[in-house]
Amino acid sequence: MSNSDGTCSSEDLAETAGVTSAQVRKDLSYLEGHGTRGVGYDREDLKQQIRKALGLTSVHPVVVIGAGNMGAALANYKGFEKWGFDIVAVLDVDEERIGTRVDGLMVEPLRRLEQIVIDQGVVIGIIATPPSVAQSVSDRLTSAGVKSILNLAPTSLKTDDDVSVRRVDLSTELGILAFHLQS
Amino acid sequence: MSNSDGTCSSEDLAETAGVTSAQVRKDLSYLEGHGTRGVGYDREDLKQQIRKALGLTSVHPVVVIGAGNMGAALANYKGFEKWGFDIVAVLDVDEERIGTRVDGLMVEPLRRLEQIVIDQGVVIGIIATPPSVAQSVSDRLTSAGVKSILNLAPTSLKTDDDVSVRRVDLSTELGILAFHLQS
DNA sequence: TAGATTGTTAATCGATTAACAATC
DNA sequence: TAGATTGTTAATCGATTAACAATC
Repeated sequence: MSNSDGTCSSEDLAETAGVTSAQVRKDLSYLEGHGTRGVGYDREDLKQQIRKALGLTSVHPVVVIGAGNMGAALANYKGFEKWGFDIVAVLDVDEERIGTRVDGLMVEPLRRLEQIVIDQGVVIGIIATPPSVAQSVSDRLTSAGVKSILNLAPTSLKTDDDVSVRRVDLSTELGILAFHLQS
Repeated sequence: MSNSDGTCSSEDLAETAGVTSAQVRKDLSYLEGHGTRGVGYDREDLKQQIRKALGLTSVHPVVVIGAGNMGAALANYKGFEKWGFDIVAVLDVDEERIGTRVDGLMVEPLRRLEQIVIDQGVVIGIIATPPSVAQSVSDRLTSAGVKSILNLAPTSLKTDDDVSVRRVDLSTELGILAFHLQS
């Protein structure tokens, strides 16, 4: 998997990621730092280079809209911090949920969205609401200046061209698996 | 979006999905049924054709491993049924969770995995566990005959070549958004 | 018929891979 | 030096798009 001297080869990395070594070398060649021919890549150095290339050297405040199971799963997920994403608020419209805590954060009313985005300098919004309100939440996020949205609601969003939207649709993923089942 | 006579054009569909109309026509040309030149696609017919092509005309039993927030979010998600996925069981190792209910399903002990897969004819497994146990769960699923896995744990799985794995990694999604933030 | 829209081709574009000179 | 492994090229592969004849 990797050598005891803290280096690893493109072949090691390829094995771990399940891609080809040529792919790994090509991708890593875009980084500023480089590997060493005959030796490989220094793991710590590589980690830093990748962070830098992805813009993960500073902390990005994130807001989660929707405090249902999915919103709670997100708030509880520890993997984000490691990459410099800081969930600063979880919002919901449901009076039952407002005021409860998810992972130490108090659920706040959706009406505070704009204020929180501005006050906390939020740059990424995660939509974990029912599909019916996803578009309006998206509109409010972008109006408040958020330019990156992760959409977990099973609906496609209309946004300005300068807004980046990533959609994760679990039904689609299952659909693809179902397709594979046949062949 | 669509015409009152129940038809819609590739242009309509492209608009909704956020892709080009050429793409839509190309993709739909693989279906058995066809659109009608000068008219468009019959929406109901199209729906059926797509279901058929994806193998969604029968019900696929699905098992969810992990009854944390993510597992609960999945079990509660109503979007699956519509596409013919039936979550038949939610499994966990945590004694605290076993016996509790998520969306009407009793959480069962992980040790029953193989039995449930066989008894219920499970064809898809969804892994919503901590990453540390994802590989072992994957191994047990495949040993029991499951050939399709949706992996929500932030780790990459090693499986035989005849197993289809889809991975959904929210950290990666955020990473991509962070990259867009820079440019 | 005239207008609309498909199905499909050929061209384009981009991503992946194999291969190997460079070099540690 | 000999062996290992990168960085990069050129070839390959596949996916997307523009364009238009077919045809409703």
